[in-house]
Order: sequence, then C-alpha cells, then structure tokens
Amino acid sequence: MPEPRRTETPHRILDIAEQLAQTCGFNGFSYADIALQMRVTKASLHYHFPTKAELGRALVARYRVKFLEALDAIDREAPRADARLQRYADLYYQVMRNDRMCLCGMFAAEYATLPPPMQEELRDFFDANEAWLIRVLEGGRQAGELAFRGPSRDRARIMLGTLEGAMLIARAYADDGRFRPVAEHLLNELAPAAQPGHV
Amino acid sequence: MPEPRRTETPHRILDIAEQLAQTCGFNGFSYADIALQMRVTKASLHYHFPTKAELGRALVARYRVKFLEALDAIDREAPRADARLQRYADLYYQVMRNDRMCLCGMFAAEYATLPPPMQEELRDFFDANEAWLIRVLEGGRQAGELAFRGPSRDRARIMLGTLEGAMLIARAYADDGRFRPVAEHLLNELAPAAQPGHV
DNA sequence: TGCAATTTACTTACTAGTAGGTTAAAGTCA
DNA sequence: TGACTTTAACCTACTAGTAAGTAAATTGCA
Repeated sequence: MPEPRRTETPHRILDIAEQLAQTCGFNGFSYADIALQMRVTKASLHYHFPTKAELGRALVARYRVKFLEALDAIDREAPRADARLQRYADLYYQVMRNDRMCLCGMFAAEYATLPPPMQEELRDFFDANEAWLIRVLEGGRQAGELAFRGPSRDRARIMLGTLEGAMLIARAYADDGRFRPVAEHLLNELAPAAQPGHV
Repeated sequence: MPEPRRTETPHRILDIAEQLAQTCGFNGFSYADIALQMRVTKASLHYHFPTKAELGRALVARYRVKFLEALDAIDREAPRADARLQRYADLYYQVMRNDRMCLCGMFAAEYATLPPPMQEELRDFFDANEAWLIRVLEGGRQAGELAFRGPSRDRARIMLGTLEGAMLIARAYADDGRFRPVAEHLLNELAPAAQPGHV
C-alpha cells in the first residue's frame, strides 16, 4: 500500500528545491534548474507551486517542521540537557557534512530580497529554535547539568548565531573540520566543572 | 584640489554595488540597479567593470583592504589585546548599525554560485582576519591580558564565526540588540578573572 | 454497473520582463 | 587633436509566469 500518488510530486519538487536553496540560495536557483533535475517542464512545477514565493514559503515551513520533529526526538531520547545540546549541534554538523548550508541561515542572508511570507516563516523557524534552546538551557541549569551566567535567552541566541556562523564560514573552505572546534567550544563552556582558562 | 577624476567613478560604482551586495547579496542585485542609483547607463558601468565577476572581485578586494586598514588602526591605537578585540567586535557592530551584513559573510552564503576569482578573494579576506586574530589572541595570552585554553587558531575561528553568525540572524529581526549580547559574551569569556558560571 | 462529469497531473507554446553584455557613435576635456 | 568617458541602441539568454490543451484517474449518480 504505497502512499497516495497525489502528494509524491510536490515532495520531490521540495526535495530538489531544498538542495538547490541550501547550496545556491533562493536567488541562486530557478524553476528551470528544478525542472531539469526533475525531468519535467517548468509549467508542471507552476501547477504545484504557482509562484516561487509560494515554493519558498513551503520550503521554510517544511524545513521548520522537520527540524522541530528532530528536536522532539532529542527530547524523547536524551534526558540530560548537555546531551540534548550535543545532539542539537550534531544536527547542524550533519547539514554541513551534506555540503549544505542551513536553509534558514542561507535565507537569513538573503532576507531583504525575500517575499514577506517567507520572511515571516523564517522568523518562526528561529523563534522555535530559540524557544527550544531556552527550555533546555533553563532546565539544564536548574538540574545542575549546565552552568552559565545571564539570561537563557541570551545564551540561546549565542548558540544559534554561533552555529550558523560557523557553518557559513566553513562552507567557504569546504571544510567541516572548521565547524567542529566551534561547536565543541560552545558545549564545553557550559560544563559545570569548567575552570577559568581551562575551557 | 579634488581627487583625479579618473578614479572617482569606479569608486562611486563600488560604493553603490557594495551597499547593494551587503543588503541583497551578489545574486540579489544587477547592473541595472547600480545604473539607476548612479544615474548612468548600464553600458557605462561595463566600461569600468567589464563583467559582474570582475566587479565582484574588486568589491571583495577593496573591502579586504579597508578592513585591514581598520585593523592596522586598532593595532596603533589600542595596545592591550582585550581592547583590540573589543574594537574588532565594534567593527562588526558598525556594519550592523548601517543595516548591512558583512560583505564577505554575505558572499560566503552565496559561495557556491560565485565566480572562482571572487571565491579566492573571499578566502583571502577570512584568512587575513584569522591571522590578525591569532596574533592578537596569542600576544594577549602571553601578556596575561587574555585567558583561554586551546589553540589560538581555534579561538580565532570561533570569534570570526560567532560574529558573522550573530549578524546573520540579527538582520532577520532588524534588531542590532540581538548582536550585542553575543559579542559581549565572546569578549567576557576571554577575561583573565573569569570564574566558572560567572561568564 | 456503466457512463458522464470532473479532477489530477501534466505538456507545448507562449508572454512580458530582466539578466549580463556588446557595439558604434558622440560628448568631454586637457 | 586625441584619450577618456558616456550614451543610445541593441543582443542573446534566461527569468517567472500564463494559456490552452490532453491523457488518465477519480467521482457522482441513474
């Protein structure tokens, strides 16, 4: 009993568009690029996603859902806050290893040129990430699994920004080895036993 | 005694192209956009920069020179390593306050679609930044002005990636207030007196 | 059940507009 | 005058998007 045929094609379109967007950016690919890889006509793509703005919005919406599902899985499978953050960073690392930039990091760079619905969807993605991080950080600090000063919100934003930035730069060198030390530092400095000058 | 006429126009072109590139990305603006703002024809732009690839290369090259000049000024004016890093972070903050993304951070996102000469120029920019940071970090640690563990190179990459990432995200919220806590954290954790859990 | 109406998922052929880029002629000014 | 700079006019390739049509599957209903 295969899935109903009706949803298959839009998914394939999004898969290909996602890969293109994560490597070339939203302004860096066209319907023609997708059509070529899909072996269909451009018009067929317009049937499923009338405008590129709508395609882009769907791209971000799906990406956010997938990401939040991954965060749910982390919550279920890792009880400790430090392990959860480790796996959060791993999520980013896997994207890098796929020779991609985070879709939303990429779109953040192009933010000013994106259609408003995409901009909203993008902020929702970052807000959801921030909310999850705040929850894990706050819980971890209370449980003594993490140690840090200042608002959890600031710390959440530090983590998000740092991971996105490390990906951004590492991609210019096609070297995921540049990503690792940054992610590791981010986690190490939250370890309760950390001594000054020993991070 | 005004500057010789011959260099004025290319500079103006680069100024406008830079502003466009820092807000819209390299794939997000066209010769027509520059021509409109400059009140000249596209053909005139092609006279000074035959191809967009050459314009882009010049953009990064000039940006790197300007940045390195700013780093020289910091070296001259601030003797202490901690003050130097503070001013380094301020450099990024000023870009943000101008409603722009770092030119090279922006181009890093679009890396895969850039002409090879731009890609090289871009890596040169990051390499030069890394080299400066390594020098300041290493000197600061030896002088006891900074405290951190691990290779200076890793720490330099952490700083570069973090600052770029913080800008990237903050721009999606048009809120430079998102940038500050990240930059401050980056500097605070290098203070020699820092205690665990007191960062 | 069987036939008609409708829907899905496309195609071919096209539009208007924009991309980067070229050419040849004309203006500018030391 | 002659080098430098700019323009009008143009080109080709490509952009997102549309119009009209079609084969096949699905649905409604007598």
